[in-house]
Amino acid sequence: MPDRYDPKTIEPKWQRVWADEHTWEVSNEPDERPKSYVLEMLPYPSGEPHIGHLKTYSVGDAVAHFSRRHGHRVLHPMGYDAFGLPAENHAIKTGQHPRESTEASIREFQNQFREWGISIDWTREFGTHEPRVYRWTQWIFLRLLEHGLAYRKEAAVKWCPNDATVLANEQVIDGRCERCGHLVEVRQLEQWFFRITEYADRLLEDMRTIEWPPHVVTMQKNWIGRSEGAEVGFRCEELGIDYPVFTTRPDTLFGATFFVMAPEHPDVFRLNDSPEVHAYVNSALNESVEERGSEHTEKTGVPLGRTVTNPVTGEEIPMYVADYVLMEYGTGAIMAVPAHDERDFEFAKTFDLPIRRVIECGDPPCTGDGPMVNSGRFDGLDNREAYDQIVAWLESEGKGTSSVNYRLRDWLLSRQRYWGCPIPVVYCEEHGIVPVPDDQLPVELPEVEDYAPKGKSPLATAADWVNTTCPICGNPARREGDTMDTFVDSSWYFLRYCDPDNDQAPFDREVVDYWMPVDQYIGGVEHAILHLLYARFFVKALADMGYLGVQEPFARLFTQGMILRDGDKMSKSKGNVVSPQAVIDRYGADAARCYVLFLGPPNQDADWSEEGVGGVQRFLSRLWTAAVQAPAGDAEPEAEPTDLLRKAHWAIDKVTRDMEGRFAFNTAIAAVMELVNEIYRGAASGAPASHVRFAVATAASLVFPFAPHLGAEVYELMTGERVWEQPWPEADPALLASDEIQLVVQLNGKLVDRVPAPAEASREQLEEIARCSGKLAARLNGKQIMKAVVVPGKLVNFVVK
RNA sequence: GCCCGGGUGGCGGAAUUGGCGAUACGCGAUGGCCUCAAAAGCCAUUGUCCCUUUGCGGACAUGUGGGUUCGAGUCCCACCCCGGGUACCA
Repeated sequence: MPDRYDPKTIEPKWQRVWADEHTWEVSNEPDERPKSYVLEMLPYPSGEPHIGHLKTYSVGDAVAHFSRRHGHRVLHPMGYDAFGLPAENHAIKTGQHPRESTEASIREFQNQFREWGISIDWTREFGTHEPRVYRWTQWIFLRLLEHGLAYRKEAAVKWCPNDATVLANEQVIDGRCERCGHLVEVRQLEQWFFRITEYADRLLEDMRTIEWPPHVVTMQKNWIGRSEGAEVGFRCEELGIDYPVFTTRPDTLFGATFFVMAPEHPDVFRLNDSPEVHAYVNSALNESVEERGSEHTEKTGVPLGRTVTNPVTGEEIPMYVADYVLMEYGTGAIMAVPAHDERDFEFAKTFDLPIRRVIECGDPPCTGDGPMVNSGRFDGLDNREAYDQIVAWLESEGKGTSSVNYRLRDWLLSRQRYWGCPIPVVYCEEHGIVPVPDDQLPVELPEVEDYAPKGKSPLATAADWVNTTCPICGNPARREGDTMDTFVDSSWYFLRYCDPDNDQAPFDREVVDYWMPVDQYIGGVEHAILHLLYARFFVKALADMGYLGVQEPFARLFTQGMILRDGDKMSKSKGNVVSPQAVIDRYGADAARCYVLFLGPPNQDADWSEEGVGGVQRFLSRLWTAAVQAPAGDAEPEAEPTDLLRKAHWAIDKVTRDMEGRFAFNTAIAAVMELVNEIYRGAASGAPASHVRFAVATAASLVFPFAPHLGAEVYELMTGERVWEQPWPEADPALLASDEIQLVVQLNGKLVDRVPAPAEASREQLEEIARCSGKLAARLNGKQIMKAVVVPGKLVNFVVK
């Protein structure tokens, strides 16, 4: 036995045992144990893992181990989100096939995850770029197409001129491309969409059934953005057309003094074909998203010289075209109520339009509640009551209906890119869009010469591949040249893990119904909206088609914080990246894993500092030394309880409570540190050998989920057993409570003394004991005690004048 | 602007339902032991201030100002600062 803690010998030793014995593999045959599916978010393999991965998998692995030792059958798989832009950009630069660079990264990830000692069932591993996997991504696409949930339409799309590709709304940050930072333009293109909006209400509703951090739920709710209101028709008599508008404030209808259309509205030129209108619309459409978004205060627009009729007042009100109205939301036209809407107010001031208040709620523009005014027969009513009555009246007159709108848009999945999953349809002159038959899947990616996008997908340049025949008529046809958004891959990968080798179907329903839902999902909060929303949509859609039986993929979610360096995100450009490999080489995987958890509450961001790792390594080393130096004997404690024995039971209780749902790994590790400190004190003060050995074994057992190699080593040394085969320890309640407490004596809420008292003493006894405190008497100075507040088991507080 | 988080020692953080000296645990710092010496290790001290009692002494401390309470880091009101999400969504 070496006399120094040496992770370099311990860690490979146990990794070999776990690999040779297939320790973490689970079959799909249920047994009497309850199942538990623990999953960390699919990593994107680029270069080598970074410190954030270390944190994610350290959290996930701790949960997986904790769960196993509570008798659960744990599915804990791993795979790779292998399609995507970075590999393709690398290919454009270097000519290296994205598959090669991606698979090289995957090998690096595999090696490191093994060196970290993460307990993964490697038999279920896959990359989303493998044809045996994306075959089923395509299959799912075809099912969505069959059910009308995938469709194609021409749409104004966000276009990044630098990446030469379409971006989803969510890939546009402040009007710039999320990946390259280039200003985004608008283009009209035929694109594939998933009809996620059809599920908006269920996505909203079912959040009640899952245990997610409240702020993530809020973010998704805001993203879906459900608003209730009414659709009201405004008639343009000159053209004889009813223009519907959506409003959340039908109670302000009497205050609508003008009407505004979005520049993209198809009827703008029909209403007014003048050069000024054309000029305005053109300039609005050519503005970048950023320019248009930035003009919050300065409202622009052009009058259309037409009027519509306000359906409640019968007034003719003027029509405008203005860029503050968005075509994508509601009907692309609004009724403007300047007295009760800030934007309309700004516009009215700029164009000198009448502002008529209809609710007494303060100075215009005000959006609060109050009694109605200037609203005919509704005057004097509370505006909330008027709301319902006005909607009812509109409905009875056929002038409007109550209506719901969402901020959520359909999911644009087309990407003009090479390194993605091909969309499995062909275009035939006679039959239009024709799905590729299931038995011809996968539509494999062709080899191409040049990966650079040129306004269309690089796939479109692979003539042999693009030119095919129609599956229906056999005539020449063209393949779809776009690939899918990589969020499609990550929307179902967790289902494939359940049944990864199935070559008849993406997964077997029975198997998926056994493992799903994921009991604990772990990942970065940056995926709070998109990935999590898309995956929820896929599961609901697949469930509706009968392919699986759950409505929600992730029953519980934990979002971990980032690891920062000097308060900044780590990034290559800042040159402040900490490589997990370097830390592990120096301190060992156990120390690195413990440290990222010990840094602070794992759901919060934490600042990295190298010094701290040494402290955690010292703790592990002290545990190892305590084991090596432990006196010979049995680990089953007998004889009278000692402080050391009590401390061991205290630590069991503390670690267990910290881990159960609280994810307070930092305080759990601190508790084991306290136990180790007590072992040193106990050994010095001559605690019995059995207590020392029990305490060391307990520390090893408790630290195992965080530092599995050392935990296994020390536990074996103390007991000859394998710690992962042992149930999680249970604290003996008799050793948690002591018969005597230190009773706190307070005077007007301030502590004056602490006196020993029996734990079971009654209120009266406690008060009496406290009264006898000498220090209390000294402080009382003969003052009168007015009242005594007794908190049993804790304190007595005397109140004096 | 709106919606979430969060402000506690020199630093990361703890205090789980208002109740046992707030500051566990770790880092850093200081002193000691070991050593020819160093490293490592071990042990101890470490919120700030005050003192003709250096003491099992006192006062003050959880962003700021008020409040509720016998008692507030924890609850309420107002404000300041930091981080995240979102933004002409009618």
